[in-house]
Amino acid sequence: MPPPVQPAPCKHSHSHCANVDLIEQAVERCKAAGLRRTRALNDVLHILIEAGQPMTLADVTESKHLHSGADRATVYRLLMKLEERGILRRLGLHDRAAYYTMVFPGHHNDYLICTKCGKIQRLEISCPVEVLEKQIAKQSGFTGLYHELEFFGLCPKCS
Amino acid sequence: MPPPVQPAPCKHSHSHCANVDLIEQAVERCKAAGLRRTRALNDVLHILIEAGQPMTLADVTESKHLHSGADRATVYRLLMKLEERGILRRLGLHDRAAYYTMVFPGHHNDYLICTKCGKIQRLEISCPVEVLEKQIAKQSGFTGLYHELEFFGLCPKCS
DNA sequence: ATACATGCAAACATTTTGCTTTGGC
DNA sequence: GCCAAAGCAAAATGTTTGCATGTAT
Repeated sequence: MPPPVQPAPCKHSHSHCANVDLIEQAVERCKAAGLRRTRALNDVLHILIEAGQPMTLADVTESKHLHSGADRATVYRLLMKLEERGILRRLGLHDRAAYYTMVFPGHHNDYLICTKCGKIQRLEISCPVEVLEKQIAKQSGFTGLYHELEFFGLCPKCS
Repeated sequence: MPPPVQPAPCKHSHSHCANVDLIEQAVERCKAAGLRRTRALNDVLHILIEAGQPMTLADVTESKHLHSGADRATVYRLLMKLEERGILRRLGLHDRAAYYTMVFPGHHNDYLICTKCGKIQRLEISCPVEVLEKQIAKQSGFTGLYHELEFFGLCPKCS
């Protein structure tokens, strides 16, 4: 029963969109990673960035901003490639479907999620886990460490 | 490719198992919640508690400790009921399958997960998020708040 | 005796792949 | 022109449900 993610304010993939800078940065990283500049890739980046929220494969595929009309399999493969290249990250947010969200160096997001209606809210907090993370990296020998922190509960409406 | 979760040391659902106290406590809570004391329920509790780790539906169903030989659907329904009653919790650990883990009042676990081989390791840390949680509960109006904290990266073998 | 629990089989939802065609470089 | 990307359709995986039967209380 999770509600559809809010559509992004962006309408035409042009400079009057919000987050132009972020989009440019992402496109740049894709190019550097050897991806071809296709319409579908462009759309997916736009959609995820403008949404500013984790989205499922279905969310992206059905977004009205997917002007290329790219196929589910195409979007899926794009998401995979972007994940492999560290441009986005897959999150396990309890829904049956996987969620994807953009990764920008130096940025980190935590979420507050209603276990009943599935609403996902980004938290504006300074996460106290960073320190811990370095410590764990050292002790465990894991590399490329990052973390996910989610709070679950019933939102006011569902309470 | 996540490896099968390690089987528990418990062999016969009796007092020489480790964690007898925890099992008793869980059984008690189930009874209080109005669940019938069936063989399948008993097995599921044992398996999850002795494993001391999150397990998938398949892990539980295929466990050699599922002496009752209960069906996938049965185990599934048990897990649902236990979740609804707060006796266990479903975790989103990035695998396609959902993970389930026992909940004991006053206990909290964080995990370290290899994004390549899927190995799940419980962390023995004092989680710095508790304070934050109370703060968020107050600000957001959410009730029944709890959190999940996971660290992801490549384990030494996969690095 | 009654209501809840189980088993089996089938329906679903979502992800993932194979193969041919298209299009970026 | 060559190889990556896209499109279409089907397979794979994991979850969930319907219904007849068994069993705890």
